[in-house]
Amino acid sequence: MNKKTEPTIHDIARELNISASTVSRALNNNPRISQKTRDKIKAAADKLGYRPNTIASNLRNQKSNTIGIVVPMINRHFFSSVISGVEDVAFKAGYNVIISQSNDNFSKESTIVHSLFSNRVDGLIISIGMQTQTFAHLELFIRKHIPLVFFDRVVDEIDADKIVVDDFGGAFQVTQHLIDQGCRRIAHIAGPQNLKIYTERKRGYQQALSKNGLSVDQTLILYNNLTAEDGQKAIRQLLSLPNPPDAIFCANDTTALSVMIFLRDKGIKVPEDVALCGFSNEPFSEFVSPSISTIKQPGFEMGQKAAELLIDQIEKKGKTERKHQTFVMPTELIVRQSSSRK
Amino acid sequence: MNKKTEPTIHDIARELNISASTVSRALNNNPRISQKTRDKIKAAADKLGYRPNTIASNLRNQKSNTIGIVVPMINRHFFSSVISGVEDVAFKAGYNVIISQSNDNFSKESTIVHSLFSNRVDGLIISIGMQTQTFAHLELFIRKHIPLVFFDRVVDEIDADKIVVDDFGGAFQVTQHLIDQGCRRIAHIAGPQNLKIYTERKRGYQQALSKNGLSVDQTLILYNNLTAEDGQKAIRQLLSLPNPPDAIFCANDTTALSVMIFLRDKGIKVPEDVALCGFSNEPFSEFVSPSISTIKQPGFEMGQKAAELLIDQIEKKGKTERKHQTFVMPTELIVRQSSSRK
DNA sequence: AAATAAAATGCAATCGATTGCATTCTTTTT
DNA sequence: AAAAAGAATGCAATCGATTGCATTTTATTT
Repeated sequence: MNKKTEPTIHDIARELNISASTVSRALNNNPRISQKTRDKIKAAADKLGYRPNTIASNLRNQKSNTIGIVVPMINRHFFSSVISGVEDVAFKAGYNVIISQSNDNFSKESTIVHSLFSNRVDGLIISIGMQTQTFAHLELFIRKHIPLVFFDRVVDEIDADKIVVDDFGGAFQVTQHLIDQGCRRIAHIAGPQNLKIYTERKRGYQQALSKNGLSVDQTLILYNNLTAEDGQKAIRQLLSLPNPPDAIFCANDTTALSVMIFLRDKGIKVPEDVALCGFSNEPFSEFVSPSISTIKQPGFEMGQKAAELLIDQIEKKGKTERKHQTFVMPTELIVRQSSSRK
Repeated sequence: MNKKTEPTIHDIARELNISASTVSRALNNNPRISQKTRDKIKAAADKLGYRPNTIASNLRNQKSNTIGIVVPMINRHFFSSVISGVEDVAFKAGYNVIISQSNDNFSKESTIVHSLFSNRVDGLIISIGMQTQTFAHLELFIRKHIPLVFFDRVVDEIDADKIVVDDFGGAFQVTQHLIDQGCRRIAHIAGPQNLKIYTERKRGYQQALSKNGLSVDQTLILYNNLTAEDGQKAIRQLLSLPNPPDAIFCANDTTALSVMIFLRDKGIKVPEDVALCGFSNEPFSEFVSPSISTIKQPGFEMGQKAAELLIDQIEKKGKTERKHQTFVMPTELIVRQSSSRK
């Protein structure tokens, strides 16, 4: 029998022959309780090893002081950076963070979101999975007026705060940079076009070409899921063209890396024969040789911003129902060896 | 006025003119309630958009179905892999995961641990921070018989389940491998010796040398915090020795990388002039050139194992108070270019 | 010292789900 | 048809903290 239950405010009350209400107020520094009593109560609380039961408090207050975050994969640099940023802000504001990963599986995502609702999280931060095409699970939050913030992979159909990076601008910059380096036939390995981030990146690429008077050659745009294998297949195909490209802009770093390795193995010089850029600034892109030019996405800062927005909504709830906004985080072009021809 | 409160079992009860107890039992598939009534109740629950309030349930059941995990930094590949593994197992078992990062700050770690206790987590998984030297915050969990599992950076002084990698074995293997490649003066860049993982790695290194009849030269062992800068400083010092090493075993990959870059810039050939190995198998180690030989630590699997152990303890609680164990996860030597001389 | 004002504390309901025990309703037995 | 057995459901307390309102205690005024 080791499970004597935890001390509660009632135990403290009994110890001091006072009421539980007084104990509760004292521990919350309610001025209605005299300083003397407060001190006495706090001393007794310490003595008994009292720790407030947050669950009871949450139930009574209809607030969990918890925010949920759902990402496709915890174990990916960009996402873990975002989570880290969220935790940073949440901790300082007194919130717990429950994490879950959808593994890009719609059914798991839906289960998670419902479970978080049942846990009465005060708000939710989410980047949706690749498969996610319907949004009933998220509309639940909207309907119940529970703050919701999307980041990175956002949902156009739902009106909520959103935090995205400037995919268009980043892609434009990268492409312009390749053009500035003298490249004229620039290929693009693009991601799935049901995700906005990838359509935006493609759009930026195309616009940069047009603006510089270069034509957009559809045979130079390949679509896939941006895995390492996809990269290999794509580069093979590009090299087999009658008129192969002199530069490749990959929609992520993983693909850029696999392309780079393929070229290296084939003895094709990067950047002299083919210049190369990625997107996301994965940690490895700095260290490979040649190092890969890419676009830096401020993951940690996005997480911070998402948490700030969310907590702001939570704490202003009901007061000013402010308009939902979309925040575009700036991207930064990082020029490295893989695209430096001059 | 948008905050009509969520429907509860009482609302369902009222709707159907039955008691809340029956509703509760029906929703939990208690056989005491007839199938007919159960169906009726579930239909009504759906109709009202009822979602159980986990907080209320947790309070009553004295169980939160939540486990806490504390790591120094979420945003590090090894740790995010562990977290991912924990989430994977926890989700399947119906547990939520609250994450926090200590930032290697003792005071934050202590606050977090207390807060998790107040949230009545059913168990805690933790890798302690570098600064952590006292353990009162953790003894709280022991004293209250709340399951606790350490991983990676464990605390010898506390009796609990622990999951570590075979640091000794991994280091031994790496060193043996370097010897097999013909290296004879093998240096070691070692980490802070208050952390067991680093003393073990050093021990493995030394033992391998001894076993092969090589002497342990203390001038070839340098101690620091294993940052990239530390690596630079260390390699400079090693190269300035009258009799510099022909191989370097770094206690982590970050250091190995910075050493490698330094050597590359100096035109010193890896592995021909100096062979190099790291530890941890950070994602970049595969892609750099030359790629870095290292020891793979199964982060995801460690997380899974930690969660399994913890949940096992939680659910067996009170029944068989089983002995605490330390699990040593196998490491794997990954031989890459940086150490392949033959 | 009585009357009034002000300060301190207590009572009891509440948050929503669960459960031991009691009660009601059905079915079976004689 | 009455009695006994079995099935289905309900009552009310519980988990621990909070809070509007009521009550008690103390301080102030006349």
